[in-house]
Amino acid sequence: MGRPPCCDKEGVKKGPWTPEEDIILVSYIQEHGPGNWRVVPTNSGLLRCSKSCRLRWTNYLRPGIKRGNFTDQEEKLIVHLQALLGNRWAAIASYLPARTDNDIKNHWNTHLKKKLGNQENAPENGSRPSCRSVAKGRWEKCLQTDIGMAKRALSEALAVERPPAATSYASSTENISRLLQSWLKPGRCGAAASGGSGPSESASSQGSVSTSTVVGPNEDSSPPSTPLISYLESWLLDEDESQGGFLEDMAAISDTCNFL
DNA sequence: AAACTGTACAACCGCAGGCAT
DNA sequence: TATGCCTGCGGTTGTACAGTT
Repeated sequence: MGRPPCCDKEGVKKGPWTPEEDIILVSYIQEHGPGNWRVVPTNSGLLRCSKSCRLRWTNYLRPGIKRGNFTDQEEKLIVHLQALLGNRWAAIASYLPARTDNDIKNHWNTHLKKKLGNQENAPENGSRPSCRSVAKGRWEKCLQTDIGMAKRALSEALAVERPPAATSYASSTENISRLLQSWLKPGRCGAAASGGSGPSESASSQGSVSTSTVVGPNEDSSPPSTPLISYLESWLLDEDESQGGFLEDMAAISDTCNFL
């Protein structure tokens, strides 16, 4: 038997999501919870593929998402983690629970990469600089373990704090409500009517809805405590951010991880 | 005021890994 | 063990909007 159609081209809508579709999706997930995305389009009546539904939920509608206005601290953390982990946006996002990997990736590509490009002439090819690859295997193991710990801690924390679906996803309803308010604002109705790009937080709508707006239960959630995070926290508090200290930083992580 | 250019971000695509059978 | 399906991830693209000429 062949794989059932998922993202086949027939009968599947593409492009920007409409408020109506968002509402349908959120309503469905409020009732059934996220997961089993394969049946979501069928059961909800959305003319979208399962991947599109999952993406929309995880990157946009999911409660607890903080969007726009990256703080200096967040940017520093992203830059540092990117240097450590490379373009593993999901891993990086695990250290910023309120941010999605897509958001971080976009922010990196549009802001941070340029910033770094201006600040330093170090090679930037999306992977670790050669000087850091000496002990790559070690760091890989250490960091991957740490990421695993972070993910577990995060999921446990969320599991503990997550009330029954109705309460949990109410914040998602708030998301939709705010989105709709934004769409209904003068000057944005056209975009909403045409599908537009949704409540895009481009410069025109900065500060309107989701800019730096945390909607959900994770408003003040902090990253799970792991050796790497402890290190990163201390690093962020450290005023000396010179690149020359990178090897010392590496040694610090290594010590923290008890790897050597 | 209009045209052009650059920026930001949502969404899509394809691949890989994990899991169930 | 092999196969098929589902989910997650990273790269890339399309488009709306802002700024500039």
